[in-house]
Amino acid sequence: MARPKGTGTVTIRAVATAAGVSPATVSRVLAGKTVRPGSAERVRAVVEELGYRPNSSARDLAQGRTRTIGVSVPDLDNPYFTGILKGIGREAQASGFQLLVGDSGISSEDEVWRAVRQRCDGIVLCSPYASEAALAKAVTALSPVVIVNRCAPSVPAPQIAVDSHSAILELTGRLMRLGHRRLAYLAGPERSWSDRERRRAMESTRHFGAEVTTVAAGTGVEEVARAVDTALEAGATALIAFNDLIAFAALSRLRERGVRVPEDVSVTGFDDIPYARLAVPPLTSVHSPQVELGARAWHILRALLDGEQAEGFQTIDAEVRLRDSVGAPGGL
Amino acid sequence: MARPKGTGTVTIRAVATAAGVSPATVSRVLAGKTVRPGSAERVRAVVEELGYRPNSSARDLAQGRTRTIGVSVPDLDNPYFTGILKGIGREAQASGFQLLVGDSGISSEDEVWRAVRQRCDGIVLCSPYASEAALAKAVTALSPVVIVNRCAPSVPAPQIAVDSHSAILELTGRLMRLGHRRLAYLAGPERSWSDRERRRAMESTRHFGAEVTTVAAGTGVEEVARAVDTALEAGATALIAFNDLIAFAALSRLRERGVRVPEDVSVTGFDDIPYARLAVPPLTSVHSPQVELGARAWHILRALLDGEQAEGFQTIDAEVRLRDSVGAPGGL
DNA sequence: TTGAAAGCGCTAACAA
DNA sequence: TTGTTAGCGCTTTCAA
Repeated sequence: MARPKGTGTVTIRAVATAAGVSPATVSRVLAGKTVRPGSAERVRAVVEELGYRPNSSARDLAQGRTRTIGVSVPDLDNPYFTGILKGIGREAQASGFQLLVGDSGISSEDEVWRAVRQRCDGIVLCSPYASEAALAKAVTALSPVVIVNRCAPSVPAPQIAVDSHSAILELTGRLMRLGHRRLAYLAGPERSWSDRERRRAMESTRHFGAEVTTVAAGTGVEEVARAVDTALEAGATALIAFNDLIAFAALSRLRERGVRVPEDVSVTGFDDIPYARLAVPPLTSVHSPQVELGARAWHILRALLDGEQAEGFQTIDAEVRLRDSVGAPGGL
Repeated sequence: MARPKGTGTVTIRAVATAAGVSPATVSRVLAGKTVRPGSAERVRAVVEELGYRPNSSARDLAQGRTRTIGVSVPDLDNPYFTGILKGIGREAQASGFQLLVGDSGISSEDEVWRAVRQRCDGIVLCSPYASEAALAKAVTALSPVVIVNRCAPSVPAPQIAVDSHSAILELTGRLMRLGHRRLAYLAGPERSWSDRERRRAMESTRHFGAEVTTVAAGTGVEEVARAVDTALEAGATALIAFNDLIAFAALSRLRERGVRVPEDVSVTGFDDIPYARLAVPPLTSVHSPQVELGARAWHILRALLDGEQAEGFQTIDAEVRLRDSVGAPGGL
């Protein structure tokens, strides 16, 4: 005798009685299994009439699964993560799964993971800031789990991320073919895996004769302004920003200082948000397929749920979108 | 004998046995009720040791509630809606509730509503495009429900929305005090309640001597360009865009045509997305408190869940953020 | 303070 | 094809 028992709750039993069949038959009708056509009709009519709404907790309990998957993101209001969410949601909904989301920017990440995982069959972790150790520790208790947007070799779970390393190399390669030698990287949040990847790629350009200055620019417009100033002092002719937001702030600072883009300095972003092409000048950026990333993550998780093995690290290609914020140095 | 019964499932019964107490006692420990300190410790130790994870379906079934709320949005990748999501999530998580989200842009809206509602205690509907009739029809079956971002008087559910009407009046009032008389409204999706509100507000400015041209601009960059052209032909000196994205596209078109902002034409947006202040020139916009809106929606829903009455329509104020994209007509 | 026991609403094996 | 029945794992009353 557990629950306050809303007197009005219409159960499968009530439907059965009203339709003159057993609960099992109602369950079969609802599950689309074959029953005598007559009963099926009657059951459906009664369901409609009584406004019967199946209780998912009961169903989940009986079936031992929830048909729900969880996603944990660091910030529900960041377009980067919601793109991923969109992709996961699209595929999951299409397969009849529901989406439970947790914003790990609000409570402790570990708690969010546990809470979310509790009510679903598996979870996608989008966790660029967590330490690899923390991730490794948590993952077994959360399994099945897919990790998105970072590569953490010591973590026993399939992982998928955008290949920002290659994208940066492509971008800087183009800049250097245009004649740029002094590059500055306007870095993002330093705890982020993506930032580390991009930073590493920037370092590699030294092998091809580039001089690279890396300046922190991850904490807001003011820091970006300072970073731009530092980069200019170092003689940089091309600013490679961690993401589009930083690039926008950089454009804004350059304008303030009367530095022309791209004649004096070239600027690039990353993510290719919708506003990138509307910037002044239109911003060269790397189109990062978040939605696709989310979709792929779902399919990996789905495979896991179906008992298939899945491991290792996959990448997904990003595409450089060249626009007017990039030109030859010295306006040549 | 329902389920495949994962042989390894650690149940509350297993914990009880291992700790030498009854399942009831374990349940009490987990619920934070008073038990003998000794047992409590032992139970907690065993929970840890066995890696016990409570089964929420079972708990939900026994308690007749899920501690989960649903949210349906038209597009998971639209910052406007994710802002609302963020607000709901923040408050819900703080109260120990989970967030189940449905993207109604993917499957049929009605199906998404039902599916989401099925696994939670109540739902927030963000549904600017649904007809009021469809909303009214669905709402009783979904109750408790809160409707966000529109006012639908015939729908028996509490509603909360941003007061865009007043915001537009404030905005146009300022423009007119600067000397503008010919205004053009670059309209958004015409099925959207917000757009209708803003359109209506624009109409009202006629009472104060404005001439208003309304042009559709809701379907992409090309349409915005055409809308801008139309507005200029009509002699408009101020373009009031439905949202920032349209405003950006308008700025871009004006630049193409060599029209100076704000000397020749003033431009305003709506929503005040982060990039608004980074635009060239910085975009005057209306700061629309989505997160706050979401938070308020949660509190209304929470009240409903607690059995309190809640009805009617509330609004939340938006704030005009004046920036350089607005000036006196003719550059005076 | 504790345990036994009775469900919560549903599904699925089994027998008819 | 159908109904009976036994759970799924948890909570909570009730009696001890």
